[in-house]
Amino acid sequence: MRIATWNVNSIRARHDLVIDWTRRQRPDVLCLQETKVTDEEFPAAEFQRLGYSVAMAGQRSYNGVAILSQQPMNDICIGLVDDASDAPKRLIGATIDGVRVFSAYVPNGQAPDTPPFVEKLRWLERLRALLDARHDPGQSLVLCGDFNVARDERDVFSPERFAGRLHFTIDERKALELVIGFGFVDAFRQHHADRGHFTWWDYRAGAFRLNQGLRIDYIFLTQPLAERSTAATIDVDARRREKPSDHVPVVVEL
DNA sequence: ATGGTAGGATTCCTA
Repeated sequence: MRIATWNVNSIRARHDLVIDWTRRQRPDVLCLQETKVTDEEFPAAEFQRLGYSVAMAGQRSYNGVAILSQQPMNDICIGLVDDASDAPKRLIGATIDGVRVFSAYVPNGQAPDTPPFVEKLRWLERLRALLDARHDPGQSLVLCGDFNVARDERDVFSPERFAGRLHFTIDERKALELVIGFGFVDAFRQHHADRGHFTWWDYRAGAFRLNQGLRIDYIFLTQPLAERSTAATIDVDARRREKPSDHVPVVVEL
């Protein structure tokens, strides 16, 4: 089973790139973030023609998550526990062949110690609460997406320059570890221990050319699935294509 | 030295 996650930064702007990537890679499951379209505007029919079922939670202009699956999806669930009806669309879950899969888009947080930053920390705490309330670490669970937090020094291009900056503050890293502490294994780190593997590069200042990136997109697996994990990759080539997203796909083989 | 680019909204917000 091959599972991928990708923040596409608008499915409208990335339509051809994502369709082409899906045709070539044929993942069993593809989790998307920042689709930036309502469900009516999502190109569901095109993915269905490629053999995928579509579960989506979209909104106008911002956010938006989806799961595409070659196998049928059951128990589709949108949002956190006690989300307001107008809460940003940042989380969708579905059960696929006995595996519970989540596609998550964690709030960016804007800048340390602003109200959006506090919301980001709260959102991660509420994600842990959802896991505690509805799931068990002994279950087969995949939590993947854009977490907007780099875990440790290996995951930022310059730990010195990034100390205390958004995506790498102690508070954000603690909040992410709280989620992982539910009972997850970082699939990419099972197979790659060295520094300098990134999933996001700023569009500005030639960041990709200089490889000034961050690893902020993850696939987290509970132990039963971690034991089945044979490979994990970051598809950096997706950033070399025309009109790329600022994020690239992360893929795990189970 | 605090810039720069991109997407999607409408002369600004989010990332």
